[in-house]
Amino acid sequence: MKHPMVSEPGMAYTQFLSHRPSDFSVNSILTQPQFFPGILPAHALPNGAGIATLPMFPKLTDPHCHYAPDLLSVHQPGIRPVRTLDNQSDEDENIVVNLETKDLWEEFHKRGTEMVITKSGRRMFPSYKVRVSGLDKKAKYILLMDIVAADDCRYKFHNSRWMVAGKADPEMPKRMYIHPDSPCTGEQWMQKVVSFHKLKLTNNISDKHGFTILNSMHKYQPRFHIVKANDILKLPWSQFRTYVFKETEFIAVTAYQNEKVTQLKIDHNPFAKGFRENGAGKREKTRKMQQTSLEASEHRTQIESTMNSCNEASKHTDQAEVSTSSIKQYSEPRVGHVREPPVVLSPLKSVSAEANSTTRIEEEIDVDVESNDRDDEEETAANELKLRIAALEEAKDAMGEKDGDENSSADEEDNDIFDKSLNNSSTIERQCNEDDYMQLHHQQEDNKVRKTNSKNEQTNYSDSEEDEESTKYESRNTKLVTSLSKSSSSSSPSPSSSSGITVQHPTPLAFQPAGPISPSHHSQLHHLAQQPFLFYPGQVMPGLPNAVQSLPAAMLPVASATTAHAQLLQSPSGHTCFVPHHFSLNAQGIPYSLNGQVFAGSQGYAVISNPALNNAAAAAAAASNYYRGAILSSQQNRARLRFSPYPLPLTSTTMVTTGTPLSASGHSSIDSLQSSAAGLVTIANTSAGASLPQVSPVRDNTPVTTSAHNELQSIQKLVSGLEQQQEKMAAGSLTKLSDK
DNA sequence: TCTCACACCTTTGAAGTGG
DNA sequence: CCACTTCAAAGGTGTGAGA
Repeated sequence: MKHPMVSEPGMAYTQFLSHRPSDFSVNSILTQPQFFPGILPAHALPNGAGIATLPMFPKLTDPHCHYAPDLLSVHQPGIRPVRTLDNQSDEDENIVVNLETKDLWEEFHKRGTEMVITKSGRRMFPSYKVRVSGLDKKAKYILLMDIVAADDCRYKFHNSRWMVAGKADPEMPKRMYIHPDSPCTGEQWMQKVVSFHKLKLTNNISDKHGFTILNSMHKYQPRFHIVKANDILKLPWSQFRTYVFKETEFIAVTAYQNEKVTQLKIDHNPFAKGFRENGAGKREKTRKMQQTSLEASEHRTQIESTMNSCNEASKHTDQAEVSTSSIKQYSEPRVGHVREPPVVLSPLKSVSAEANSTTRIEEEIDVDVESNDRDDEEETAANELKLRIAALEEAKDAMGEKDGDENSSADEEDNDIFDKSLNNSSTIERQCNEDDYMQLHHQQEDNKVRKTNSKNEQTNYSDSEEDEESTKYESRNTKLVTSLSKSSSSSSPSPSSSSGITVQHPTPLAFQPAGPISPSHHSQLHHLAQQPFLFYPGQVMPGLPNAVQSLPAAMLPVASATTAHAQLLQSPSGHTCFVPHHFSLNAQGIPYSLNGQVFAGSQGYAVISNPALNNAAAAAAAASNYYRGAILSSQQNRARLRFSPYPLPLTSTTMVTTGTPLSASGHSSIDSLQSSAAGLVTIANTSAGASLPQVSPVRDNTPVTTSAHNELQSIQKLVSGLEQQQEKMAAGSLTKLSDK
């Protein structure tokens, strides 16, 4: 299976090359040692810690740090996948990821999506949902998501727009959210929409729930990863195919800044229904008012043409056609929904109400709506509806226009008709003057948005757990959408546009990995994964049961459902982290971390914390930011195929050892991994500025030059607050270990 | 800019009911 | 037993006051 957009795999890369930084060099990337955090030897860890706190690393803003977006499966220490852009595997090409809630995301993105983060954690809305295809049906995959800084800036909301307000604050600890169903077969993944709606965001750096920690007023980019692995234990040695949807970019806030975003969320998030028009008592009214507006927009076309005719004086046209259309537009929705307020406000009413939002009109609408909510008035309502239809037909006959042109008299006729039907002529009657016309025009735009919203609501809650909600929403909005799609073809979107994302958007976000791996690669990975880990037993913090009991109750069921065992690890910063068994331990009870990130399960339990690796994430994010224009904007996002979601190429060749290259036979060397891990420890010691003895136990060939030392020291000076503290703690822990 | 209590809402699951 | 309904608790929202 090949997605149309990936039929030319080389295109995106070509585009990337055309946008790459002037000093970008493929060769330099390939030859530079790459730092892959995460696999640390146990002896490098503080007591009880899953991973050492490493110092800060150069950010991508560092001119020496370049990120090769299409060469991400670079030099994993000890694993050197043979991979070129010309050697892509068919399997990779087949994988297609579509953002399921694309329309909604785009709607938010237009306004500068804001995501509220709270201390207790907030879900993302819109939620992150993808549909994956092209997976190997029988193979098992782990699906993950993380959120990385989109740039290195802090933002402020000024003059109704987001502006850069300086340099970004130090990044929060990076955590990765593993989809609770992982690992799962490709077939199972492809059967459903993969939803990450349970992922929660927080600004609480001490969060122990495993929520994703973000900085307020910073821009972030969610990322989706697919890892072919049948065991989470193998994640560290597995390739990450990473997908980035630009429209999911957002700014984290503790309080909404942009009213439009707020309103959009209220309009779409079922949990915020209470804020739609003053709460429950008014919801029905709101809905009806919205319908009013929609119908007004339906009629707007007629009025528009009428206005045109006004200026041209009366011309004999085939008014019958127009009027018939008019009748249809007004009658159809109502005939089928007698319970709807029969008065449902003529467009004119809406016009006037919308013009200045006059209290008077709105009050009358309220009266109408509320009064017609009563069941005993249904019949009256229906009758009134018939009267209106008849009146419209009379109006049609009365209009002597043709070719769809209506004159002012026709307009006035309409006014009268609707006023008549509403019995509100004295208050609602309006001349269809130019002002009204302009207001109508504006309202038409609003209604288009509403239509989109309705559509999005249907789409957004169309999957799995939210199907019911979808149904409810759909039932509420079907009338609106249907009436719109049936009428005013000139102003309504194309039929496909109201049929949901998948129909409207074949979603050309087809992805393919940036490159292949060697055919033997996966087996190599598995081979590696089966090797004993590099950690020493006994590193897991004892006394886990008690700690587990102290976890929030909500976490336990999920934890138990997801993992047979759970343990807690003490993070270097003193955080107690809930560690699902299969995340933290191998058969020997050895803890490990995947690339220094914290992994979170269904409820977001933290696994391992490694705040020091924030910059790696930042680097990746920043990098993704700079090449985004080359790749993302091309609508041909390519999967980033690599081992680590946060590869951090360092130009300083002394930073890390790349370990022993993979042997020709494909067997990787444990020593090489150890070597790389040793390199990490070296970095930790070096850049922490502590004169710690090198902890690397395996190889002494890890070169740490003075220049690198100084570089890191200078970088470290930039690190502030908590990170410094964490580093000190880590350094202290490392010192202890070293002393041992 | 952030935190918190609050009202309002949806979701969830247990309990009850009837076939 | 199963399907369905009812109900209460839990949890997800934005708001607005106060820090």
